[in-house]
Amino acid sequence: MSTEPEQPDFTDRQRAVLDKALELLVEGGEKALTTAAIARAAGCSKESLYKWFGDRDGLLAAIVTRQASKVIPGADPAANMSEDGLRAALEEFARNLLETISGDVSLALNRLAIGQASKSETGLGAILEKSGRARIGRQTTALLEKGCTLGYLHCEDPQEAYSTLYGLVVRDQHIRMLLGGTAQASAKDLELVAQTAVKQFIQLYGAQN
Amino acid sequence: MSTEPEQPDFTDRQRAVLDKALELLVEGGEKALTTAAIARAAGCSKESLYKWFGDRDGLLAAIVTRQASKVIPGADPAANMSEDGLRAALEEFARNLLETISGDVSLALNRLAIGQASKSETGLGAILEKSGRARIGRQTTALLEKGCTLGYLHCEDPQEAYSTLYGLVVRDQHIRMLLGGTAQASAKDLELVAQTAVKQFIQLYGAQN
DNA sequence: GCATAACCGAACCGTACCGTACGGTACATA
DNA sequence: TATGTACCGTACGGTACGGTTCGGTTATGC
Repeated sequence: MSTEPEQPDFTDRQRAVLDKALELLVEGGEKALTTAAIARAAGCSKESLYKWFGDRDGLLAAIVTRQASKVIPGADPAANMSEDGLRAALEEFARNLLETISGDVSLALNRLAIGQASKSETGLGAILEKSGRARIGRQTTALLEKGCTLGYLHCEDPQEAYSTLYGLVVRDQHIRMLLGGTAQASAKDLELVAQTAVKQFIQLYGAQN
Repeated sequence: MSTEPEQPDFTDRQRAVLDKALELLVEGGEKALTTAAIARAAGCSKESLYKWFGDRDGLLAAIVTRQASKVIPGADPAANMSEDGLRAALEEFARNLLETISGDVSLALNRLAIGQASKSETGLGAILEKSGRARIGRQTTALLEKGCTLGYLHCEDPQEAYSTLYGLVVRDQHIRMLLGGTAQASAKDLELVAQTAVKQFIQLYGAQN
């Protein structure tokens, strides 16, 4: 990715159309995402859809890409940070992660990508995963690395540590929500889950070990 | 569900058809699972399909249910078991879990259920989750409880502990495979991942804490 | 031998959807 | 005013699929 080769760089109108399409997807699933329905909901013609996005698959990819482009960089970890600061940052990561994956938009996009993933069309899945990692993975990995150099954490492979943290936070909630099961309990529970996960993570990777 | 109301209890012929349909699903995704294709592949008529399963949705449900009925109870945890025996049992659980969720059949069924989960049609997802829990969850939870009473583990809520163990084992591998990403590395890595996860789990819930 | 049932193969119907084409409109530019 | 551009709304072709119907075939039981 020398120069981020193609920033699709849609027009305002096109972005509005994509947002409307995403709305349809969230509330009705992929089955509701027909070109006619999008055109009707967005107040544009099917001809324009095909001119802009080429194809239905191109349209789906554009929806996912657009959402992926909405990730906010977030603040860098403070250069000097206390041990409690690290814990707080990790807990915030956990809360963000849980909120994100349990959101309607995330669930709808993941379902869409998973549905398309059958026949080696890795396209959507790759975009989603890349953006997901970009949003949370890379930054949190950097945070963990920082924690290591500051002596608060003890881990040889930050990637590995991040992966463990992810597992402690998410457990089997994601797949259960994707399958349509329980809709992730209240915000209070979310806070509790985040705290527990971080406590366990520190127990595993804390410096006192 | 007072008396497990309806054991669909298919005929041999019907089971063979369902297996053939599952084969189609695994290799082509839901899109390839048309009634005509199933009839052709299984050497039966569409009329019979509709007579037996009523509906395409009924057919899908039958496929999932049939697979769910294949779960093997597995052995109960030994009444008296050493600490190393517990560790070995947990590692076997971890290996089984990783093998299962990374299998073609599991991935195809999960993709199917997730694709149908958009519009509150929890049907398939519920069946899958129930069978999944039946296969591994309940039994392993019992194992953890046993570990507690024997004094090897220290946990107040076995469900919670099981959930943690699941997270440590699976991490983000499941969602990544569902999205079509990397195909879970070699069996050697699998073994290593299982061992690491169990080591971490014991570190969290071991009796010495 | 004959009736009944189960099933196969194929044709068929209605519908939904993708992709395209066409007429009409608003607007900008020469 | 004429011309080009971008767009909307609608309608159409082609296709694929779910579900039904029907004739023909095997097999079982009386």
